[in-house]
Order: sequence, then structure tokens, then C-alpha cells
Amino acid sequence: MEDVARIAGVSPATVSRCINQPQSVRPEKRARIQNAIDQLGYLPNGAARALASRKSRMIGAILPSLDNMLFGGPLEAFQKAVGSAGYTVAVACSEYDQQHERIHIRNFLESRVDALLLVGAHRDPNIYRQIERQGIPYVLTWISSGDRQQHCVGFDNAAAAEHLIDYLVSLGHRRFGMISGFVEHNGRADARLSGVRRALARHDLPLQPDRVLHRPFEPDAGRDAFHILMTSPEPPTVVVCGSEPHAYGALFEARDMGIAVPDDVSVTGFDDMWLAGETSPALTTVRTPRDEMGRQAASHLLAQLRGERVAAPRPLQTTLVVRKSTAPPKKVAALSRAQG
Amino acid sequence: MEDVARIAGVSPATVSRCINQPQSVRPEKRARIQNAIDQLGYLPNGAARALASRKSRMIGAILPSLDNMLFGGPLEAFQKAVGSAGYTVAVACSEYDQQHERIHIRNFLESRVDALLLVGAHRDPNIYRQIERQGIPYVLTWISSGDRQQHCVGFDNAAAAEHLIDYLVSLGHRRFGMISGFVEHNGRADARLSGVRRALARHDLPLQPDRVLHRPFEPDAGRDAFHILMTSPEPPTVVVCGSEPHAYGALFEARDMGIAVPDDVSVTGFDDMWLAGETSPALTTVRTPRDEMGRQAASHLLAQLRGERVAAPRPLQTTLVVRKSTAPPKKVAALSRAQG
DNA sequence: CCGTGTTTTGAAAGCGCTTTCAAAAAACGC
DNA sequence: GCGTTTTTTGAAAGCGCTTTCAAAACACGG
Repeated sequence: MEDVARIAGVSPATVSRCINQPQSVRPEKRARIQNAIDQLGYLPNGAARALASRKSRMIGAILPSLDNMLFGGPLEAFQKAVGSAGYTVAVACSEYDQQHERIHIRNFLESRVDALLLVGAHRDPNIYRQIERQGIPYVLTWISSGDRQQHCVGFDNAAAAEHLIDYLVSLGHRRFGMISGFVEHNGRADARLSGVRRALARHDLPLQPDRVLHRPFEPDAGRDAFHILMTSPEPPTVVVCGSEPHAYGALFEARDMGIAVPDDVSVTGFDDMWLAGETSPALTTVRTPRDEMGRQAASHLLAQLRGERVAAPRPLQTTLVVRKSTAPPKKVAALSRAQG
Repeated sequence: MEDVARIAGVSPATVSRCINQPQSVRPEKRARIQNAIDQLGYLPNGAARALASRKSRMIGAILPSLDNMLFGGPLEAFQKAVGSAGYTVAVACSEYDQQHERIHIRNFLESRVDALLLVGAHRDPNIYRQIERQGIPYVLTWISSGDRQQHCVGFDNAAAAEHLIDYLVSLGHRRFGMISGFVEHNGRADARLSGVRRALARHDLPLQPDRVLHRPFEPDAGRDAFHILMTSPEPPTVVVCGSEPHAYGALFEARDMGIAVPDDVSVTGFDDMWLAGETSPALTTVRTPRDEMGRQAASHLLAQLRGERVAAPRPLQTTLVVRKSTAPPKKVAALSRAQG
């Protein structure tokens, strides 16, 4: 920077101003400085800027995984939005593991990121204390409520699941099976499952424990679970999947087992990823507004970074997308017998 | 840090050493310092460390997109590998656009990342000069050769395509159609297309210009292209897709058009993502070792970061995966007529 | 042309660490 | 126990910027 200053015939302070608030330096000098910068190929040192200004211009994002289509889209939307405001995003994967996440949070805090994006809200309260101690804004995505409402950007997983179940009940289904994710440290999977439970309870319908299978979010795991469900003595008339990969797996397994969907059994997904409209049969599912969530997370964070006082983001809407994988159950007779 | 030093009854310098080379400070003091750190909840300031040590412990990665399954997996593998060596990875998306990429590279250089991961090699030589000027290691992924061989981590796209074509020719195919990505600034798409061209030339077979369609990497684009190809006066007996999403689109469109694959037409993909084994019919494709590429990129970079002199990485192997979407062409008679 | 109010500039003091260098402490050999 | 070598420590000088504060330059009205 000194060299630039010397060549341009100004002081380093002016060069600094020229970079940070160009309008506050005389146009003539600004040009001279710009010249010197180009001539020298000068690149300001980010670490020094961060140290002196106490701003890293970096936002940390910690996601469970990048290996599926679920988090990549929103992340890209988020990155685009904050990128155009001059922020860089650093990502890390927690691999659905609390300890990993904790380490990554610590690292980001140490790097003095200006803000943090996390997924879900289920974590040790100490972590929030630690973050708040640094005085940086943060956002919890994929959920719409909880104790930290004002930080949540997302939708109501439970309500969406309830809505889906209402639809299936209205179709005449009484015997449900569910393929869920692991709910321990995963508030979203948990909410979806409890939404299903709540809706079923409202209709006075049971959800037998052995009809709920917990699996990692992978098609093969979905296959396996579907197979178990459908070879049980009294198979469900509909298999509700807590995530789309599960549903894909279920559909593949149904095809291989020679089970007709939706004639023999209905299948539903959750998220409406691009494949959902193309499976055979096309999947009935819940559409979650993922990219919009990424954008909203960005604008919420950016507003706070600008120093604005912001209201809690309003929850995003999900939509039930009815396609071809659901239909009324076939054997009404058998069903009523079972119920009696 | 001063506070920590005071409480532990040592000098700041010792605290610093305790953090960076614990073995060089007396165990007894180390314990006292650790105590003070915990008590105060002290977090070293990354910016200051970076400034003083000239190391940011951060690696920048710029990918064309995160919105598909292609780059997420390798990125996650990369992040895991460098993460366990204490590095953080910052990502940005170029959206398959040279200008965007350039800006992101600049930003990363400014942030003083310790290393850079890029995709492909097609870019303005000035960019390489700029990177080399900073003296940081970098790696070019998804390719295995070129002028910057020693930085390439990947496989030979052209050779893989050639191999695939050889197989199709051996099946009896003579009339080829291709759905390719845009080749302008995309060396991988370009290599795959030229591999196809080269192999076909070797067999003295033509690839008519109007049988090569360029489309963005999306299933819908693949559908569209497939439709055009198959409604032309003399449709190809096999449609070679430069990327997997194209192939999925082709398969979906074939189903909707009532065209039987592979009886009426063969279809091939490229990359072997998880869906490839589950489509109907299952897709014949080329498997690319993506996660391994991420790991190799990491270890290559880490070695350089450790100051080791490293040899050019050896190219990774691709595998032809023959499934059900390819078969000998049906109308041999019509074919020979066309050739005559 | 001078006084006043406003904008633009420069000097200098950090920001919170790392690292060098020399001094102090410990370890060792006899 | 002493001199010597080795290890551990502290003082102090940066790392390359930003930012405060006061001085300098400018603009303007009379």
C-alpha cells in the first residue's frame, strides 16, 4: 500500500480511503491512485483489513451435507445473494453430527466470520451463548419456530406433514407406514414425524411403532425400509417418507418387487426435488421453498450486518403437490375388517 | 491474549507458543495457560494470526455450480480432507461464467487464501500469472492434462468418451447423435465432444453437425434435445449424452414419446451419479471417480502447503459401466441402406 | 481579498497476534 | 559444585491495513 501511495503521491491513509469510500477522495487523486494500483497489481491484504476494521467480510455456513441435492441449491442462492453484497461464504459439513458441527462453529468464530448460517435449532445452549458472545448475527434455517424464533428462516415442517396426512386420510387411507430420518439431533426429521403423529391422532388413527422406520437419507435405505414395511403381515396402504431420497428408494423397490404404485400402495415424498416430477409414477410430495429460504437467510443476515433492527422473518409456505403416486386404498373391505 | 497471559502468569509470547507449538512449552505452564484460556473463554483472533503469520489456514474453492449432485460430493470429500489438516474451505460459484470466476478468484487472492481449487483449465493466462504471483499452490480439477499438467487432478474426459464410442461401435451403431454441454469455456464438455469425434473418425464414421446439440446441463434441456434428435428425418440409433442430466432427460422424453430404450434407440450418460443405476432402463454410462478426485486434490494441495515438492498427480481412471440402456441397433437393413 | 464553513488530507496510533533475538532457566557432564 | 550445552521464556518489533484527530485545502459570501 505504501508503494501505491508513493507512486500516486498521496499518503497511505488516502489510498485506504480510496478503496473503502471512494466518494470521499477527490476524483483527480482517485484516478492517480487507481493508476498506481493497476500498475503495481496491488491487492489489499484481507487479513490486515479484517484485523484493523474488525470485519472479515466472510460468512460461515455449516450444512449437514453437500452430497445431495438438498442443501446445494439454497447454499448457492445464499452465496449469490451475500456475494453481491461483498461477502464471501465459507462452508463446512457437519455430516449430521453435533460434535463436528461444534468444531466448525468454533473454527468460524475464531476466523471472526461476520455472520453464521446453521441448519436447524437442536443444539447445546452453550453454543448459542458462545455465538452471541461474539456479537455476530446468525440464522437457523429449515425451521420456522422454536425458542429462537427471531433467528429462524424456513417453514413449518410439522404443519406441512399434517397437511399431507390430512390429504391421505381424505383419500381413505387408514393404515400408515413411515420412513423417517433419525430424529435424535435432527429437528426437521423430528418435526415431520410429529406432524404425522399429530394429524393421525386428530383422526383417531394409530401409527404403530413397527410401522415407523428410521433410516439415513439415502435411496438405498429407503428401499430397504420399504421392503420391510411391505413384507410385514399387514402392510400399510400408504408409505409416507420423511425425505425425498427415501421416497425414490421406495419407488424403485416397489418396481423391483412388482408392487404397483399407487394401486397397491401409495407413496409420498417430502421436498419436491427435480426428480419428483419424473419418477414412475410421478411423486406426490410437499414442495419446500428451498432457494427462497437461502435468499431470505441472506437478506435477513445482510440487514443485520448493515446494523438494521430486523423483525423475525416470516415463515415460508410449503405446498402439497399431488401427482400420481397416491390414490385411494384398494382393498376397502380388507381394511374395514382390519379396523373392526 | 494479554489477559490470558496475565492470569497464567506468563508472557503473551508464551501463550502464543502454547497455542501453536504446545510441545515447546513446559507442561506445567501449558496447563496454567490452558486453564486461563478456558476460564476466559478466549478465542484467538484469526485475522491477527493470519496477518502476523502470513497464513490464513483457508483454501478457496470455485465451482461452476452447487445445485446439482456433480460438484457437491467431491467438495465434501475435499473439505473433509483439508479440514482434518486444520484448513477451512471457502466456496464460491462461478455459474459456468468466466467473469464471475475471475471476480471470485480475485476475492480469494485478496483474502489471502493459502491455496486455490478450480475446475477445468480454460481461462485467461493472466489469471494464472496472478495466482502464481501470490505464490500459492492451486489445483485444476476434472481434467488430467494440458499446459498445466502438474496442477491437474482428474481424469481424461476425451479418452473416456472414446472408449464409450468404441463400445457403441462394436455394438453395431453407425448413426450417432450427441447432446453436449456448451464447449466455449468448458474444457470438460469440449474434451468429451472431441473424444467422441476422434473415435468416430477412427472408425470412419460421420457425426453430422445437426446431430450434435448443445444444451445446459439440465434434464429438461436433455429432453428437448432428445426430442429434436428423434423427430429428425433419420434419427440416430444411439444418443450419446455429454452429461448425466442430459441422459436422464433423454430417458424421460423417450418414455413420454413412447420410444423404447434400448430397442428403438440406445442412450448413454456420463458420470454415473446415483440415479444412473435406477432409471428405467438402467443407464449405460462412464463412471468418473469424483470423490477420489476431491481427496486427491486435497492431498496434493496439502503436500505443497507442507512445503513438499510434489510430482504431477497421476490421472484417475474412469470405467465404462454397461447397463440396460444400450443394445445393438434394430434396423440393420435400414442402416446399411443409409450408409450406401 | 478576507473570514468562515466545509471538504479533503496526512500523521500516527493501534488492531491482536507471531517471531526473532537474546537472556534466563534447566539439564547435563565430570 | 562448576562450566557448558540445551531448552524455555520474555521484550519488542513488526504484519498491512483502518481510523481518529487535527491540519491543510478549498469553496463561498460579502
